[in-house]
Amino acid sequence: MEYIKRVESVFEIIAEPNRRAILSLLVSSQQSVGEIERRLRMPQPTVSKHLRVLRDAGFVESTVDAQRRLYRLKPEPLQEVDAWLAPFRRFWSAHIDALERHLDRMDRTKEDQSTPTKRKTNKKVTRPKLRT
Amino acid sequence: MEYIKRVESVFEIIAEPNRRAILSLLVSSQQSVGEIERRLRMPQPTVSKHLRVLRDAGFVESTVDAQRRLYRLKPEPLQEVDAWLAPFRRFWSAHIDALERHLDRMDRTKEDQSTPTKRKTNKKVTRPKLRT
DNA sequence: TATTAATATACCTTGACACGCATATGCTCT
DNA sequence: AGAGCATATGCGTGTCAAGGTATATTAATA
Repeated sequence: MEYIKRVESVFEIIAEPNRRAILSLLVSSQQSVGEIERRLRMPQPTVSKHLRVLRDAGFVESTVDAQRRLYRLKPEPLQEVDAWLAPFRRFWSAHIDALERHLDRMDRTKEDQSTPTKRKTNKKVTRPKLRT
Repeated sequence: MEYIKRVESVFEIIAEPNRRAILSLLVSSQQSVGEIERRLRMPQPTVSKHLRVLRDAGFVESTVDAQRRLYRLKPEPLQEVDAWLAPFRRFWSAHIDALERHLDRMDRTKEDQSTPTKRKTNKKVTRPKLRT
């Protein structure tokens, strides 16, 4: 028996790679614990523990089939993620043109975090102490 | 100077609530560190550290403006999340199909398109987004 | 009832990371 | 150069979650 059920956000839940793998596996059809165990090649206690977390968070539900439990997906939590993403979708669709120009330039440069922006030698607008 | 850059998945990045808050703040427009600090009421080192993580992961980029750094969103990582979500979207649209057909008549779901932090019970039916 | 299969849970250890605080770095203006 | 603002980073600490191993629970079957 658990004492307190930590309320993890849906984002923390899907941050775990094994849990995402389980969810992806369940998207096609329901699976028993043993099937998940074999397909993802992870130890059974690990599977059970992640399923427990997923179930507590509402990502999955289970039904009993003899000694097995069949787990299947529930849509709501991932829809929540989807909903959080909505404003960003609007953002990037609004910036498609600029994005394309960006992609042209950066390609796959791993970022210039170590080079302290040589291009800033050209000082931009000197701003007065903007009190916002 | 950092030694090895742990490759955190985009999901681990957005698992952190403060980082999600920063991203949501940036979706409207670019912001300086100080602005983020004030708007989200978190200590400056915290903001900088999260921005560092976000920048390393490609969620944001910055430009120099005098002593300030202006941070703005980059779309790719969140698009990656969006892409991961795609199979599940198909799943749940298949599941709510019947319900959706019912509700389609009153199709008045054009409400809170502009309220970003509406993380309540966002139980609204996400439209199928049928593959074009 | 004993046995085996399937799944769940307890305990322990380890490592990641978020935070607070202090300090360093960098830029601007006088 | 020096003061002051804006931002970044280093370090120490506490928390929490994931994995491993062993064990408990529940169901089916002999």
